[in-house]
Formats: sequence, structure tokens, C-alpha cells
Amino acid sequence: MPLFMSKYTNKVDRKGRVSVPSQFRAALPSGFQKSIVMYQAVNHGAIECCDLLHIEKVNDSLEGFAPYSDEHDEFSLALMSGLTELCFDGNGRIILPQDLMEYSGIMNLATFAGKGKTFQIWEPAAFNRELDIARHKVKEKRDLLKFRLKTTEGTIKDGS
Amino acid sequence: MPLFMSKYTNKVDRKGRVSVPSQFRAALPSGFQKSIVMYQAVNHGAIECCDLLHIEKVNDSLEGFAPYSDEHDEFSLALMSGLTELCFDGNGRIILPQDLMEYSGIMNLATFAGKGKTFQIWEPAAFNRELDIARHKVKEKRDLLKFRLKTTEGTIKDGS
DNA sequence: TCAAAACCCATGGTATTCCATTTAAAGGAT
DNA sequence: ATCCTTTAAATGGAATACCATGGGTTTTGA
Repeated sequence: MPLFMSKYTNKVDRKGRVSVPSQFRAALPSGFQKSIVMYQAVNHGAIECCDLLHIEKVNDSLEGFAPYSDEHDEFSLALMSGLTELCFDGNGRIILPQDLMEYSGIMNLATFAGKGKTFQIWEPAAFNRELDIARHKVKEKRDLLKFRLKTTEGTIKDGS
Repeated sequence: MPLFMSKYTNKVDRKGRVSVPSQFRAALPSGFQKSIVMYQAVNHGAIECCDLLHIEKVNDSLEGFAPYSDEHDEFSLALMSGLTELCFDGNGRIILPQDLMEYSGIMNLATFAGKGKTFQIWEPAAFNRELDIARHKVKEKRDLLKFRLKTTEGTIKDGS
């Protein structure tokens, strides 16, 4: 299971290439280390990234909707059509798509921020602003997580 | 479950390397003894440390939020992007990240202080100040702490 | 035919690995 | 207890491997 954490800021060269941090590449599930999938983050101007296996799981979860329901139609279209799969070159780099660079405002530097099962790519200054906001929100809502932690405590098995 | 206790002060060499006390390494859960995870302690200028299993539990608890919700987004970004996983070298040392050294004020010496299921790393003088404060607070509030007995895994019951 | 993408190699810097030395802790015998 | 021996832990430095980055060359596909 991938676990993306920490943050790294790398250069974007004039061809639009960036190195994906080696720690993130290493965190990709085995058999899915050739590429990553990215799309516009719903909540802000960042690029959200995950592995292809994760997308397959999301796709599976769409089965929860009735096959020809409006929800199935809307979700599958909205979630799947915006995806871009990018393969690494021999040195672990990808080429950022033009539209996502514009969407995120990335120019010469890109900040990779771990989010657990996914990670995001930000224009560095925008990331710092958003991180500050997120930390304040978490401070306000921290009781929500405490509740979650207590309910999962003890239900997790060792060694798996 | 790990139990970190006691305190140790070790040298930081010019490469930023420190030996993690062998007692702390031994206390890491089996299968998670290759590394520790650290981040800024919320209440004071110390580095807080725990094992990777603990982080995985926190990450799992994030799944309680809807995957595309604001809460999931805020919590995962604030919590996971601030983490740093550090692997031990062959002698049980880690390299302290530059930003955490600045945050904690650590230069040539680092004090490791056990806190039960986590431990902290301090600049020695700052640690002594904080320990003094904490002891006074405990003296005032000592009646607040009551013993609790764990009867089964994950289930907590009031003691008598 | 031409630009973009994929591929290849070279470089500098950083992190990891390895080995040698010193220091501290633990045990046994006198 | 004290001294000596043995083991483990902590420390220092050098050699090595890895990674981010830049540039060039070939291939692809419109």
C-alpha cells in the first residue's frame, strides 16, 4: 500500500520535465511503478496524483451505483474523463501537461506534497498558503480525527 | 505497541547525524525497525517522533472521511505533508533534516526524551526548561490523572 | 516535415554504505 | 568493593551509490 508523505520541491526544466521524488516512486505499488495518474484537485488549484491501481479501485467503487443511473453516469464521466496517465522517463521524470501547468500556476518550480494515498503538485507559494489554511482548519476540527482514531484503534491487525 | 521512556543526550556530528538510542530502536514494533517518522511538535519547539505503523494507523483513520471531502483534503495535507521518514544507517543513526534542526534549535547535541508511544528530540537546554515547566504543571494537576486498565486489545475500561 | 515526446548519456551534489576508532556498559574473578 | 575482560553502543571519516538536473539524439505521429 502506498504511503505518500513529506514534501519536496523540484525544478521544472524548459521542456516541462520534473523529477518525481524517488520516495514517491518507491511508494507506488509493485506492478504499477511505470506511471502515475493526475487530475485537477477539486478543492483548489493543485494537481492531484495517484497510482493506477488507486484509479481502478475508484472505478470499482462506481459499481455501487446502478449501472444506468444518473449518478453512475455523472460520476464516471466527471472522475474518469479528466485523468491523465504519465509514464516516467529513464530518470524518473514526467512531462507536466500544459493545461495542468496553467491550472496550477506552476512555472519553474513544483512542490510535491504527500497526502497518504495520493499526493499533490503545487506552485510553491500557493502550497505554502494552502498548507497554512489547512493547518488552521485542522486545529478547529481536530476532534473529528480523534473520534476516527478511537473507533479504529484496536481494529487494525499487526503485520498486514 | 512501542513504549519509549527515559532520556538520552547524544552528539550531532557535522553531517547532522545522530545515534538514536538503542533502547528506542529496540522499542519499535517488529517489522517497523528500519526507520522512524518525525515532524514538528505542535506545542513547543521540539521534534516529535514515532514509528511508521503509528502513521499508517492515522492514515487509515483518514479513510473515515469521504475521499473528496474538504475534511479529507485538509487533514491529509496538514498531517501527511509535514512528515519525514528517516532510515537508520548501519549503526543506528539518522540524519536530522535541516528544517527540523532550525525549528528545534539543535546544533551539536540532541536530547531524546521518551513520551510513551512517541518520543521527542530537543536542544538540551530547551528540554530542561520545558521539563521543569511540565513538572510544575503536573504538581498542580496531579489529581487529574487516574489509572486506567486495559482489559483487551483496544478496549479501555475504568480502573478501581 | 516538423515539433513533441521518448530515449540516452554526462555531471554535480547529496545521501547511503562501509570500515575504523573511541566510549560506555555488563559480567566475572580476585 | 576493585580491577580486568568482554560486549555493545556511539562516534568519526572516507568510499560508494543514488538522484536531480541538463543537454543532446532519435523516434513518433500529426
